[in-house]
Amino acid sequence: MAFEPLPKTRETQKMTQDLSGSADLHAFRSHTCGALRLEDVGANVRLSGWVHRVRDHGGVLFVDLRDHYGVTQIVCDPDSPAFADMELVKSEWVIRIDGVVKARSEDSRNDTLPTGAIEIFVREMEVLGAAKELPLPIFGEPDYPEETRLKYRFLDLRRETIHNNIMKRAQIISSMRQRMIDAGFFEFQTPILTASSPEGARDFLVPSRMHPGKFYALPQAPQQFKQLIMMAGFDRYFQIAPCFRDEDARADRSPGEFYQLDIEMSFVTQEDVFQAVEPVLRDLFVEFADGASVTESFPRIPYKEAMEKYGSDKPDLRNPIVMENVTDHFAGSGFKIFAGMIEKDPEVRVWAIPAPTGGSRAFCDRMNSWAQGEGQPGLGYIFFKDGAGSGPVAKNIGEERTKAIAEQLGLGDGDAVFFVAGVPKNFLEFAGSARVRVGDELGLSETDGFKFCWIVDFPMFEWNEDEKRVDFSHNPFSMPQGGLEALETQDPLTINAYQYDIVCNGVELSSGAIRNHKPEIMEKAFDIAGYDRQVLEDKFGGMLRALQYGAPPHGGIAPGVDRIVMLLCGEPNIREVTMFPMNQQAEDLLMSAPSDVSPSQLRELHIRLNLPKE
RNA sequence: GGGGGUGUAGCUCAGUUGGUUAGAGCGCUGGCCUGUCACGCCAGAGGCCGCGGGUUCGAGUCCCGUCACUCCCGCCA
Repeated sequence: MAFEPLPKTRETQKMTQDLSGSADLHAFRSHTCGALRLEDVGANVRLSGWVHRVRDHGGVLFVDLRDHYGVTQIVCDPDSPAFADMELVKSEWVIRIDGVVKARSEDSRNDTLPTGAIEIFVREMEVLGAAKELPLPIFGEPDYPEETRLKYRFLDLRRETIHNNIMKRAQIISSMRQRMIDAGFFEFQTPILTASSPEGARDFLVPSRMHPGKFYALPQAPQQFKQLIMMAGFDRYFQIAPCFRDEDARADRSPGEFYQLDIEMSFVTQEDVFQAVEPVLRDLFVEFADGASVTESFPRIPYKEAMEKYGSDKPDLRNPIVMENVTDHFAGSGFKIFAGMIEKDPEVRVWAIPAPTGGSRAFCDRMNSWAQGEGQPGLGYIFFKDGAGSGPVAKNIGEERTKAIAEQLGLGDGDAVFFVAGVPKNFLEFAGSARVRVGDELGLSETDGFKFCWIVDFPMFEWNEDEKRVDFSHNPFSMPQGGLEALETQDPLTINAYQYDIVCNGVELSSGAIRNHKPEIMEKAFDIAGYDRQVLEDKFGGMLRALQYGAPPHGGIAPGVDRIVMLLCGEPNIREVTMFPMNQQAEDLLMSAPSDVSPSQLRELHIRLNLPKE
């Protein structure tokens, strides 16, 4: 096994000194299990580690000894005083061995191991920690049920892939931190016990002993604190910040907690934030992408354009398909379904999803039945062969319009195009998934590399259909474009915010904004979203007060650390890059959290349980 | 809260149209083996077929319910 080699620390260097004569040897090891090479032949060494694998040939016995740094073969035969003891060791026992480094014969070298040119002939062995029969094997790391892996996480973490993932995570975080420091940012801690906030996700609550009936909340993000840090004049803040949200899990979302590279800067425009953050992320990805391509300069795509071209505010740009408006080609055409819709409602649009190389009836039919499976009436299409368009749509709109569509989209023989029609906000999501589907089915997407973009100009407000009112669509502390004047004169639903996301390969990596640092604009914004002054005072009093005593213009962003590590490790599941994750039911199977607490603990907190009936 | 998938040995999985004693590989235990590195060979132990109910002469297999895990929707400013 070869865990990613680490730069030698002072400690490991000391350990790799050749210490001849066992009287001088360190109690546990003179070298790590990844250290010894051909030039060490003849040295008396002491190694400690886990028994990775035993190969017992009766007369000769091999043990692969493993630690964090690597694997070294230990060999033993009846000439060794340790032979009887060595015959008893089992997988995952922790042992210490003393012995001499020997060169392996030419034909018995193992080139797959860095230590493969040598082996240790063991003279003495001590069992430091025996192991019971294993609930999951380390060697070979076969697939195991997640429940078992989480319950025995300490064993699971010995396995090569996840061990390397966790090491990569540590290196990524270290690099991130250094890059931020080098860019002139300062790392500050913010409270873990804070106040519940009415906006956003469900809070984790912590009862207060000293204030019966009152609760702290764990921060969903240090949002208000980082703004207060700016108001306190510290200018440039960052933190690898733990964030807590009591929401249900997904494959890419831990239940409960996750980390953000939280960033905030004073006296900045949106452009300044981009200039500060883009190089950090880009260079971080270049450093850890193992040679895969990384977007050099992140394109900026307005929210509205992203929705129109990709049907998503987190487009995967590895997929080259760009949707286009083809309404004019259908207005008044012979394809009565679409033509009729367009005539009835001026908001109706027809969008084309080009499908280069998809020009066969079989493929188009397959897409059509997929669409029906998604609850759609179907998916209109044209496919092109022999210099003309085929299929029912082409027949109905006629040769001229078919040709115009092909020209607009740059399609020719062997290609196809699909159509969705209706009021865009109703079909956007479906159109976006059809775009992804076409790209996947036709293998059009690049498979490696990291394609970044900024999504900018998010709307400040959105219509809450359930409650029939205007709501914040994103962060309520964002600065509306146009400032107070826009809030006072424009339809709220047309106002954009200085609000932006970074998207990579279809994953929303971070979200940020230029903040609203003017109390009167903030009051107006909350007023539009239906929060009166009193709510603002009650819930954001500290913040509001701070804004009234000289607040600098400021803004920031918060890239998600776990998702960055997932992308760089190529893992589809966040639990593969988290040391001690909870399961989907938000339980920690190793520590047994959440757990019951004693009646006296509850009494102290003035809490009486009122449990749901079975 | 809702939908999909899965559930057979410690693990990965096979198990025909409902039919005798539920199999394989890995792991484990014992034995043999002096150059392996996925060592090899021989033998053995190990099963409430997730759980409960039903249909049937007969259920791992069909039906209903339920539980667990997982993926998705809701949720995630």
